Amino acid sequence: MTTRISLKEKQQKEREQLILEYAERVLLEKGYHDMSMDEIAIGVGVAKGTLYLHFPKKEDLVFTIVEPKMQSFLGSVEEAIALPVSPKEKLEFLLNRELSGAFFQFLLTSIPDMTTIFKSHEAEVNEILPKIFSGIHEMLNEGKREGLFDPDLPVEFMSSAFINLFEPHLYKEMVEARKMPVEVFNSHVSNVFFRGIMKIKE
Amino acid sequence: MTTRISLKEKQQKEREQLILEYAERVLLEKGYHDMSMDEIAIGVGVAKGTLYLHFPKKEDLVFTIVEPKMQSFLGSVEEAIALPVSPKEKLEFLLNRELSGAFFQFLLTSIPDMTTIFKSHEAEVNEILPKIFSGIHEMLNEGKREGLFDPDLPVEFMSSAFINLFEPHLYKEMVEARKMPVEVFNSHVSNVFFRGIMKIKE
Amino acid sequence: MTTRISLKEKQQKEREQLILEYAERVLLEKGYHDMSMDEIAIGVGVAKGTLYLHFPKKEDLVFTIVEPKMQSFLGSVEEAIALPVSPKEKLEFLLNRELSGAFFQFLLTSIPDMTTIFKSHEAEVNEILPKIFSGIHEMLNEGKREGLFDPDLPVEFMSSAFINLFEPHLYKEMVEARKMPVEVFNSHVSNVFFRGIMKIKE
Amino acid sequence: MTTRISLKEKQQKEREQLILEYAERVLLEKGYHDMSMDEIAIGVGVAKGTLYLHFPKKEDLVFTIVEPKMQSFLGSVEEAIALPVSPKEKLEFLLNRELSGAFFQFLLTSIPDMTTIFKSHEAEVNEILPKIFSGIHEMLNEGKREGLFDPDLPVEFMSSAFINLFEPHLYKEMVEARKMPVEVFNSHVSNVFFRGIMKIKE
DNA sequence: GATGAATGAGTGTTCATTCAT
DNA sequence: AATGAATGAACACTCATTCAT
Repeated sequence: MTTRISLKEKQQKEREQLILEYAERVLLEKGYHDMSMDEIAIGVGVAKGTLYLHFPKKEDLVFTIVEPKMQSFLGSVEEAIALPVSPKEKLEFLLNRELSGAFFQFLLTSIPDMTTIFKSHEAEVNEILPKIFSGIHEMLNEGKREGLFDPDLPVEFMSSAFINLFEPHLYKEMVEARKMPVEVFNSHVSNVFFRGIMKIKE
Repeated sequence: MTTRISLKEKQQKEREQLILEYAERVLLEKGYHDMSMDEIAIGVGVAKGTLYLHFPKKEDLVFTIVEPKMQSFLGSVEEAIALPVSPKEKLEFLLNRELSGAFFQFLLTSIPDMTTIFKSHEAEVNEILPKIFSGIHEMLNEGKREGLFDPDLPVEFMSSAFINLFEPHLYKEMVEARKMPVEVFNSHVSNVFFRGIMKIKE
Repeated sequence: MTTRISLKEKQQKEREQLILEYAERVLLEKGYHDMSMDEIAIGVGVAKGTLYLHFPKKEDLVFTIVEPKMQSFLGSVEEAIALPVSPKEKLEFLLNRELSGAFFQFLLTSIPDMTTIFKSHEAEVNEILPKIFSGIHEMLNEGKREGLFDPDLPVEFMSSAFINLFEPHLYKEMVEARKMPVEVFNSHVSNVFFRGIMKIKE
Repeated sequence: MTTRISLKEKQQKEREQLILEYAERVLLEKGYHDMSMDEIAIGVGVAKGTLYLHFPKKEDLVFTIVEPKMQSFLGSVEEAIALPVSPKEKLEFLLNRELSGAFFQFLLTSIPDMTTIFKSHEAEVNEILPKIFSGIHEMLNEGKREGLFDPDLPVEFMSSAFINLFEPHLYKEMVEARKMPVEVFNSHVSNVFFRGIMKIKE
């Protein structure tokens, strides 16, 4: 009995996963507006109603895709902060950890849309995003205080540059298409960033 | 007669300009999908049909807004290349010239949408964008050859970082909201970029 | 064995009763269209499928609620007719008996909906309603013959007025909200009706 | 030019009228929920979008049908009050005037639905309906004061009986199907009502 | 028998596009 | 050329009904 139930539940979870995976792909390809619920339903091979069984609104489906990415990013930020290493190494850790899951950039570049889309999830979004930024700023300021980072460069410039490193197109091109090893990719990205914000030693 | 025609033509051009200006504003505010042709028509004060006299498709209207931005960016790239200065100065010139007209970034951040939108203008887009990138790569490679830029950093990383500097959110926040002087803004951006890709002097 | 079966049957009946009671409440509150099968299932605490075990269609569930009300009304009509009293007293008996169980009026006021809803139960409806009316007409005609009721007033006017007395809003307002005693309510209603159709004595 | 415009406008008005007429018929036949916008569009012979050109919401279409009936009824109430005749004659005037436009009853019997439907028109509804009732009550109370109407019968019973006289089924049956002259119909209805609420002369 | 996940036809509504005037 | 009423395909979403377990 328990088995049967957990089987059903497993199938349900799997189906939900299928929907989410397909929807994520379409979302990245076409963007929020051009992703239709019909398309997802057909693509996954379920009825439209089934989609709505799992996700009451299109918004909710998309938010379910996007929210864990934000959470995971925030988690990494917090892990990084807690690391007993230098601010630079913290940020490097964060870069290495999150660069491949580059979906996060999608979020940030799509923020104009996202705010409209996530009206109903405003609270959650406004809970997570500021934490991410203040976490990054914390590390950057720590680095400034320690004389590692350029004290004249506002942290906003630094964090903006940092966030913009999570650019999925470059990742796709270099790692996926041109088969550049991830470590090499990461070290290049890291170099671009740190040599930029490092205080120049005289 | 010629005069009357050219008068009419002038009026037409003016009207077209009015449409484009209004549409650009709405486009930036609301994004492609939430900008409706009705809204433009009402806002400009013409009939919806008139819009379609000038632009056969919504896509075309938007492309007409976006295309000159790309062209102008390409023009700046070519100007920069032709400048009798160092590659670094060429890129600085390009940054200063285009950073404020940050519309170009709109394109890039909206790429998820844009690719779907500009299916019918694929040819033109594929005409301009590669030229832009190869122009930038040309300057970067020149800098590499001259020993100015890190020879180990693929130009794609450099250009990606460069392009991502055209981030309108930061500009809005710092220059428009916090009243940072444009020159200061530009120098920060420039610093972030160049100290990053510059070869470290031993 | 018989016992167990009848136990099961009893449980089934009870469950059916539960469904009907809950559905009737919702039906009266929200009307046919805004009463959803989901809501009923959740409210009663059974699975949606179970509803369909008892009632193959939503229509059938509703008809099962409504039909006994019609039958009971018809029963009262027949009882009234059989009473060894004057036609007026027969109708008074009917009024007093059915006024409070004013559900019958629901039927009549919802006729716009009902006719569409009960397409599949047309036969049964057309079995009962005409009997009700002809019963009432019988009493009215009897009264006419006996010189009690206005001979010039077609019975259709009389029965229409009679039926329209079963108006649940007034009942709710006066008895439920303003705590008017039911007997007083009934006597007012009765007065309105009879003084209207009574032959004026010269 | 003026002619052409007024021609267009006339056509528009005519089309709107066509929509309203068709919709009213369907509304009466099927009720609010079973009247679909598709059906109306097809029935009238226009595209669905055209419906929405005239009426932004289904609610609005229905309200446009219903509102003038309420207004006209209210108008008649006010006219009746202003008449320099006895309260009885005022009410008779009202009956004669409005009985044929029996759509008003639809309103009242459908009030359960209507309140939900007309959320967005609540203000207007709550503007008109209470005025209608207080107008009728005014006449009834006047009659009571003058010793014409039963002082023991609450006006609510009287007005409820009055309103319920506007029963379209009886009208259809007698006047439309059985070709009873309207005047005869009206006088019967009037009799049913007044002999009922008249104070019995001792 | 009981379940509730799955279904899919149907709904109201939007909006880019067309075309008679 | 300019208009804006008309179009209809497309969309997100609902819900009575079914059926595998």
